[in-house]
Amino acid sequence: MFLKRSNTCGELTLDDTGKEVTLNGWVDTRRDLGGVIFIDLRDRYGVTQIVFSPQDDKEAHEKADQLRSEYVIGVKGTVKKRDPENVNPNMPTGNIEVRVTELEIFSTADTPPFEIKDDIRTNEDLRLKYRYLDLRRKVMQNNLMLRSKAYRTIRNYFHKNEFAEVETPVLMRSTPEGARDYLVPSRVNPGKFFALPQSPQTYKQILMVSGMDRYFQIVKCFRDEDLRADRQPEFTQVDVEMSFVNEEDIYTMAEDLMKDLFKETIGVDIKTPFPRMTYQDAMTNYGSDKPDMRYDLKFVDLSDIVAKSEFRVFSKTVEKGGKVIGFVAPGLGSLGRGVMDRLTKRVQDEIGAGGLIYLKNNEDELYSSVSKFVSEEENRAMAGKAGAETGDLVLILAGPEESVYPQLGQLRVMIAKEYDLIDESKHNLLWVTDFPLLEWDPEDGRYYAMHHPFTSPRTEDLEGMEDNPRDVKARAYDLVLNGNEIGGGSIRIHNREVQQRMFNMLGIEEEEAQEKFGFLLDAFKFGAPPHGGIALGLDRIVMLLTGARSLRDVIAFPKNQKAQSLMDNCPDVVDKKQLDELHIQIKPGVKVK
RNA sequence: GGUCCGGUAGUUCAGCUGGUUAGAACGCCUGCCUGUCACGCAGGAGGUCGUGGGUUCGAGUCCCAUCCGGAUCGCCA
Repeated sequence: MFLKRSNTCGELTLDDTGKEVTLNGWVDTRRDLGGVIFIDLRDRYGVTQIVFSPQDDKEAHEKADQLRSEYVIGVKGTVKKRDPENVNPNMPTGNIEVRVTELEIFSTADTPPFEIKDDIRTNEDLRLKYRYLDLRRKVMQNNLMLRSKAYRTIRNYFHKNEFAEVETPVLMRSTPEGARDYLVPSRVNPGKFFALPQSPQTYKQILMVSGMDRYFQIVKCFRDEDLRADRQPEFTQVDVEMSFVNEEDIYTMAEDLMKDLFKETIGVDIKTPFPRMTYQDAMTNYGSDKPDMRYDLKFVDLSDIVAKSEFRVFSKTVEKGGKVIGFVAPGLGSLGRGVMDRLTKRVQDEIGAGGLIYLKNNEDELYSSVSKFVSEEENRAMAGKAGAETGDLVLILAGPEESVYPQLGQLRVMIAKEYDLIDESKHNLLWVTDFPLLEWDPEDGRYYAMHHPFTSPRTEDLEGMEDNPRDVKARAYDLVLNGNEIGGGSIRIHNREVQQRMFNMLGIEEEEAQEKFGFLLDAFKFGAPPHGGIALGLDRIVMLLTGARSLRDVIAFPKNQKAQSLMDNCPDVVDKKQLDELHIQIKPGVKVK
């Protein structure tokens, strides 16, 4: 029998003084003073100092000489109150220590490729390859624990509100609209493929037709698209669908859930209901469909002022129906030429705007980066309309509406981050509503559903919506937290005729619709309740709650930017036999690296 | 697929306008040390400067190619 623990490394206090205890854990740090050896013993629950001294046990003290970082050990000993001068106020267990009388080494350990401490800045590849070591770090354990609490809070919330937790298939049919699917070949159905769900969208709608009334699931979803710090090929959604509801019901439900989540995980009380903003307002005022409202930097339309300007960039833009827009960066009027030149370059390189125009409204003068071309009068009018006060900087972009708003939106975020205009203590939740139903894709020459093809148009837009597809608004909504989209949903179409009209507008023929979504259309024939729902991005929410910089820091075993798992080295090639069984052949000429 | 940034010791980094034996910190190893908690002190090991080519008397440094990583745009209903 091994030295099995009586306590964890995080729980002993002065109340335990004098008790004989056994602890198990990893050697965190070792301080060998020759005559006495101190070890910080670590497990998930905390760190406890254990002491090896010849006075307590000569044999244990001698054996402790072998101990090195990350050895896994068991120790038996007595809890001792520390002398006042030896108390460590930085440790929860800093008032006590365990004087060891018996030591058992369960495992020795190679020197880790990186130090297991919280503030490492190790190359992420290495961390991912040795993920088990990375996950030993306190911050990572805290992240996973917070995530675990989030699961519990979510389940509690839904169960207490009579939602049914239902598992939907991971092997499903490939859906043509939307992101690329991960495909899974079927051995017993030669030449045929399953897809991994991008979301259980169709299943949850069918559950509504089944009369399940309220459904939720914490579910993995998969998208085969390029990755980002806030995007993983497999990610977790909190998927919800409700029958006989309208938008208000969904808002209230999600708000109450978020309230519980913030309270239970980080102890923060958030205010409900969340403010709402239409998509239109979000775009024209902040250049984003997920504006970060922890800071203002609201846009001002300056087009009318410079419509007749000598400066052709301005006048031409307005003439062609574009916009000249800007925002005031408070207090940044003193930025030097070099800084502004670098900013201009970043605007061109990173944001892709043609150039950046700026006004510095300083006490002695109004400096304009285009004073050669733009009259002083126009500059003054622009600064005035923008509301620039003394010491402020006005940043201006010109271009076609569809690009200049998002570009200025990116600049807005860039400026806020660069110059610390963000109050990190705030948690800003916001509903963005009234999304357009459709999006024109010039490449494919057709409309795509902005949300998905099952999203209901607004009732007031239904009549004659085919005549002005661009103006039709959807009953769709996004939930935004600090400038991050953490959820999105809609009231769905539950009427076959409306669904068919939707497919028509997307250029999907009846036959094609039947082939691809027939099961759902058929289901609607047999009595479908009005229904709607939302999907929340759990990874992103946990990332924001923990303050982690990357999704990878809140997922136990994430993929890197190439969608590979470095620890178990996948994806990888498979045996020819496996491929044969699946009736699959790698195309000649494909380079397998 | 495009653009930008990076690759030097186990790790994080420094290394100037090209110049002798490529450095620091942490980690690691050895020894000393009975109250440390970033223990301390003394000593030591550890490098194909991502790879290939070029320019040069001489390349970590300049040029070209290539590989790898990250950020970002496209993409992500």
